[in-house]
Amino acid sequence: MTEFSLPPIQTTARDDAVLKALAGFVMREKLEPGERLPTERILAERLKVSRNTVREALTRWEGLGLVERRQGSGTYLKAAVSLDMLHMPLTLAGGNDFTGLMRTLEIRRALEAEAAALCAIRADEDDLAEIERKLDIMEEEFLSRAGMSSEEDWEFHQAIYRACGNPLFEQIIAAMHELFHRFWEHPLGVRDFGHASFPYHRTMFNCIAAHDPEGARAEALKLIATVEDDLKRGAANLKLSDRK
Amino acid sequence: MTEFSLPPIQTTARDDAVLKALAGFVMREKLEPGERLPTERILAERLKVSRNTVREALTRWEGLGLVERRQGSGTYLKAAVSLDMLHMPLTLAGGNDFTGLMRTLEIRRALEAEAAALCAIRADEDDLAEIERKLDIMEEEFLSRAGMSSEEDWEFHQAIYRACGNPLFEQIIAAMHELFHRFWEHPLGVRDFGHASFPYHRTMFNCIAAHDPEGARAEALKLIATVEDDLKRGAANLKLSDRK
DNA sequence: GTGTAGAAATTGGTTGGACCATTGAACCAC
DNA sequence: GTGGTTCAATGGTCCAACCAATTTCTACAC
Repeated sequence: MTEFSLPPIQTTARDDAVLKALAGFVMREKLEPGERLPTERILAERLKVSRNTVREALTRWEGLGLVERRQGSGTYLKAAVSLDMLHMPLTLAGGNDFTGLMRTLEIRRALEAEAAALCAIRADEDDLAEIERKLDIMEEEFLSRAGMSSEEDWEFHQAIYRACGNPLFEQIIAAMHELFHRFWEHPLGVRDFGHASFPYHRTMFNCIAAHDPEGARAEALKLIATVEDDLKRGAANLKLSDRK
Repeated sequence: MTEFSLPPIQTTARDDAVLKALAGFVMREKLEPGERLPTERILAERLKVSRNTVREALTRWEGLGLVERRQGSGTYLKAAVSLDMLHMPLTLAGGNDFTGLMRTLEIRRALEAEAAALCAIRADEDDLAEIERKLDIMEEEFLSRAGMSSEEDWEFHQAIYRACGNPLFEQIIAAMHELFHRFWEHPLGVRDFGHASFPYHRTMFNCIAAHDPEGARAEALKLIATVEDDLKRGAANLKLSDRK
């Protein structure tokens, strides 16, 4: 057979066109997350399509987490929208809770280590100051409440991702973080979860501040390793309690 | 059409309930990717909801890539579906230039190395055979056409992600791959792009087959490094041609 | 004036029915 | 067999209502 390429033609693509028009509108109006966009009825009228078509398009955006609908109130932008976005829904199927948690951690281990190394290379003085500020807050919280505060801990890590010079790290790890916490409905009966990871936050920062990428990578790996250990401990507890 | 049972829906939050009922149906009937599911009209009738509601639910699944609709033909399952799936939409915005390409490569460097290492630990005989098969095809293509074939190359890498035991790797790296190729409209004037990466495919596979995770990681890093070099070379060319 | 309960308007959610566009299979002429 | 034609099935779009949650306005009591 002769090889030749013919891209499939696209005749009807109403709702896609609606989404593109909407994305253009959002950009023109400089709508930011939290703002309300026009009602479905108005959109249907302006775009000369039926309200049903508008709804199907908005349903797609809602599924992607770009938009939130509140009955009786309106449709609100949930994230920045631009025309050149790539949407890639991650689906993590099956397995028990423990497996899912470990899988998100495997991704995070790879990215966290790389982000820390890149950060050690690229962070400037301002970045370092911001990271250390978040670290101080976290440590204070830890010492005063005698336990890890996942909120302040997450702030610290995010500061690193932002300083590493590649916004993709923050976006992907944030997705992993959310996936992790969605699995995290049953705390697996682990007390002092994350406790062991505490000291590595400071050592990792020290390596970053010293512009030592390999050291930062090593400390990041140790940090994640303690979390994985906690998780395994929890899984073991769970199996034990299942037995009785 | 096979006989099936679907209980009617009960309260509000219809389309969510529709999806749950549909997921249950797919599991009961053991539908596999590629198979056709009932028509919208039949689903509406069985579930005692309007066809529009069924359509909104299916639109959500379509947005998640779980299902594909073909007008005049039907709605087909595109991926395995189970009740305990978690979906995490990942939307990536990129600058479409050299910087964007390098950013996708930074993510890929981190994940590719980790996936190779995990694969070296976990791959069984069948996985290894499949990977080597893809590798042979790629090498043959390379030698016969005297150049990298991005299609066969990608197949090889995907086989590794699948064998690493964590489906998130394949999904996230696929997103990076798509982002990369969306920027890749102008090949930056680099001839023999990817040529230098060729030998490392075999060496990486050898490490995986020998269950040597750190070796596999090292070879993966070398492989990505050659691609990054090609890219930098291309960027330099581009700047040069801009000058004149 | 102030506060609050209730009515009215607004807005997303759902329904049912209609028609269009595409597909695929059965059928037919050649 | 090849190439049309017909026709039923199916997803895509549209319309005009009505439902349910929310917000806004208004009238009334104090």
